Amino acid sequence: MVLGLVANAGEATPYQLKQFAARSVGNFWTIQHAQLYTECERLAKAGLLDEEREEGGRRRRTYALTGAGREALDAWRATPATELGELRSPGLLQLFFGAEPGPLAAAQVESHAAKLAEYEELHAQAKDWLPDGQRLALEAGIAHEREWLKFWGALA
Amino acid sequence: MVLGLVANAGEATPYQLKQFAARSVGNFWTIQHAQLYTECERLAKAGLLDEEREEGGRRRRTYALTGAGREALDAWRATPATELGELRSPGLLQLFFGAEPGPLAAAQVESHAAKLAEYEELHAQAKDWLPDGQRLALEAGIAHEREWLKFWGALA
DNA sequence: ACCATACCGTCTAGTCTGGATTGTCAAACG
DNA sequence: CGTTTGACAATCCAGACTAGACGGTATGGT
Repeated sequence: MVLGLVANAGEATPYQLKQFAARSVGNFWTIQHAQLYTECERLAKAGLLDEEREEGGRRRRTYALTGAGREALDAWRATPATELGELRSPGLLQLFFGAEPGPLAAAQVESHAAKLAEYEELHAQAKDWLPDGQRLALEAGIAHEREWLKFWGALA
Repeated sequence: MVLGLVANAGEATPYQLKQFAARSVGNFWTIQHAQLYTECERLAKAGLLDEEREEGGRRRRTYALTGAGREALDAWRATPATELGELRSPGLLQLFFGAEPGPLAAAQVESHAAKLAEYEELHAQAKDWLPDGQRLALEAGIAHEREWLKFWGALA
């Protein structure tokens, strides 16, 4: 994930990666922001990222892919994942354990509707210039929010 | 989640909880098996579970809800979750970062089809005697596997 | 000059993860 | 009958991760 983020940015500080990730890939693959700092360090130590550090002030570290980093990323991309995603849904958990469906569904509908609106707005703005993969991932997100909305809507 | 599991079982050892969880609620809320042992202990210490330990042999610990445990569970059930689920999907991650859609989609279709078949078989067998919440959660799982299949299918 | 606010990185305690390890038991086998 | 085997069950450990607090740094406005 981190290699992908850096590749996508060209070069970036962990903080910038965090900002970008939070709005995009974070919707289906999250890590803690603190993790980005240690992970970049680790990848730099492993020779996959190149690290440049400011001397004064905030002493930001800026990272870019090395040749080895690009190779590792390409290798990863070329090995299609067979694993299914993991879902972690508090709402479904409550439903499973016998919560009253009505109020739960109402709460979930609201949340999912908000998320869907967010995705749709982003899609409307960005669909023409987003790289294919990113656009497709966003469209997957939209389709799934719609599906959740349908599911919870039927229960409300 | 653990309170729910214990309530559902009436009384059970962590090992039994693990077995049940792996086949059911584990599909949308997972924890490590080792975690069940520590969590049950913690809940017992907090007065929410009652612990009974075998003297000889495997020294199994059997847990059951206490009054306070049932109250805590009821309170949790009565507070509808507004949080959205979190998804963690390696396939989408690769797609996002520019992997070739074709082969990736093919791999994902296969995995999702298998999962869907598993869910559908379970549904066919159990739909008549499963508690409502559990059946609904299973139906949500089925709907979502179908949706994923549609998504990746269109890309393959 | 000063303040408010946003930016950015680091730290810590506690929790969780993955997997190995140790031990228990019942049934099958010679 | 003693032994072996494989499933059952609990525990342990090092390392990774989490949540969020904290402490500095920059910037624009007064």
